[in-house]
Amino acid sequence: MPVTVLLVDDEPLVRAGLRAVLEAQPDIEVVGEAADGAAVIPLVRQLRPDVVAMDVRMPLLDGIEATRAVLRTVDEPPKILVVTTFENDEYVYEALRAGADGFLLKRARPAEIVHAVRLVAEGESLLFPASVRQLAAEYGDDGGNRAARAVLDRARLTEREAEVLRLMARGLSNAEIAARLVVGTETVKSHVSAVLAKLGARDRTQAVITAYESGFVAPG
Amino acid sequence: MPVTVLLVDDEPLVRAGLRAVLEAQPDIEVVGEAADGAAVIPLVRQLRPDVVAMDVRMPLLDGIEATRAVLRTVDEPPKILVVTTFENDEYVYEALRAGADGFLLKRARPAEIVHAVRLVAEGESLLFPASVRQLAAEYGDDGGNRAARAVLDRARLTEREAEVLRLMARGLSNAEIAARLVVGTETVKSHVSAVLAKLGARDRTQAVITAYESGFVAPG
DNA sequence: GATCGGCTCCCCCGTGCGGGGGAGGCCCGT
DNA sequence: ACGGGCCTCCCCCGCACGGGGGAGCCGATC
Repeated sequence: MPVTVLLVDDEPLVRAGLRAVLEAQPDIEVVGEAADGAAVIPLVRQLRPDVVAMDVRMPLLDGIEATRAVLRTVDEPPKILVVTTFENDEYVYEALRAGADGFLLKRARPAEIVHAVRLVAEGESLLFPASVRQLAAEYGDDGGNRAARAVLDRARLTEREAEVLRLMARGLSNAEIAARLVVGTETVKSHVSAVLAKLGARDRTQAVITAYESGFVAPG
Repeated sequence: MPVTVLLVDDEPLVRAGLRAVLEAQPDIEVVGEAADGAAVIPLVRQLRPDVVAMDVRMPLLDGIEATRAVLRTVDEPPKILVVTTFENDEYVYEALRAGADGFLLKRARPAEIVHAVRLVAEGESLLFPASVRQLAAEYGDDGGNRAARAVLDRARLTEREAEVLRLMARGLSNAEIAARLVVGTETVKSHVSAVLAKLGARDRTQAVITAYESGFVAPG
């Protein structure tokens, strides 16, 4: 059965764009739209979507409050994917603290948007810490590390994965990590892949960046 | 003509080991040995080696003082490669501040030792920041970041290389960096290789680690 | 007993990465 | 006028990396 998505954004253009991108996927179905946060709760109750793609800046009730409201009042709440143009990092951070499962940039490529929806639908946390920082820089926004911390707080790495990430952050290769942990390199690759997925990192470098940005490893 | 090396270490065993490793290379020649720092200056004057492999902990005159003395009193001084078992990070840091061109762990593999000698002989700075951290951790030594800072201070990156490193530290791939700087990917690869060589990093992840450890990029 | 998450290991596969060279153009200092 | 540093781009090449599957084992949980 397909992943059902509710779109919440005050701009019709954005909703149309998201709908076009998501409906192009056979396994994703957009089941409804809302133009402001206040309309979200009844729609969630009615449609019971798997994922809510939620804008942060909206009239009446913003994405953060709407996220809190949904999580507080709905049984088996949907996954919340915060959508942002990212003029304001603060909002994203707050939304994550409010319980959102991931965030997504409007500027992201279609494939990334689709990927993000699938990921949160599967119960994985969050996306794009390093690339958020990168895009934030383009906008002159200095943000990132607080979001990165939120990412890691919510990433729910297993003990082994955390251990692997720590070694990655010391510059060790997969083979070296394998030797250190006395396991096979294939095992390490599995853990590394899990870490990359959970952190939304494209490669080990981005994962290590997130580790530093979040304070997961101490710079000093 | 071969690279000439003067070995300075109070332990004959270490000298013998270094000699064996280095003389196995056709392009490297060990031209002399000294057992303490005090003997270094006259030997340098007499032998005019390209590189001095200098232990830090020695009787009479330690490696730091010996390094200062050589650089202060000899015209066209040799490159100084500080050799350490690294129980003490402080010494290495001081030696680098004193003007040493690189540091090297006794536990390093022969190939790394040879590589280090060749590098400093060619005028490149320094080696193994990330792996130093790694080995330091094995010894329960928490050191690393001060040495990393010294590495970067002395790495003398060109403007372009520094720019590339900053982008690497934001998680960008070579292709993305190329797009950002409006140059070819081959150009970026050249810069990245130069950065890796100067920082003594094996891969971009280690380079980014060094960037964070040294404060070259701000964690926050 | 069955189910689930975590850890382990395996396959195939594409490609980005990094090493090793070289080369031309540019500016700058001698 | 020449060399040297820097930036630019090119070649070949091997390999580690990362994606996408699958599978067995164990302990906890239901």
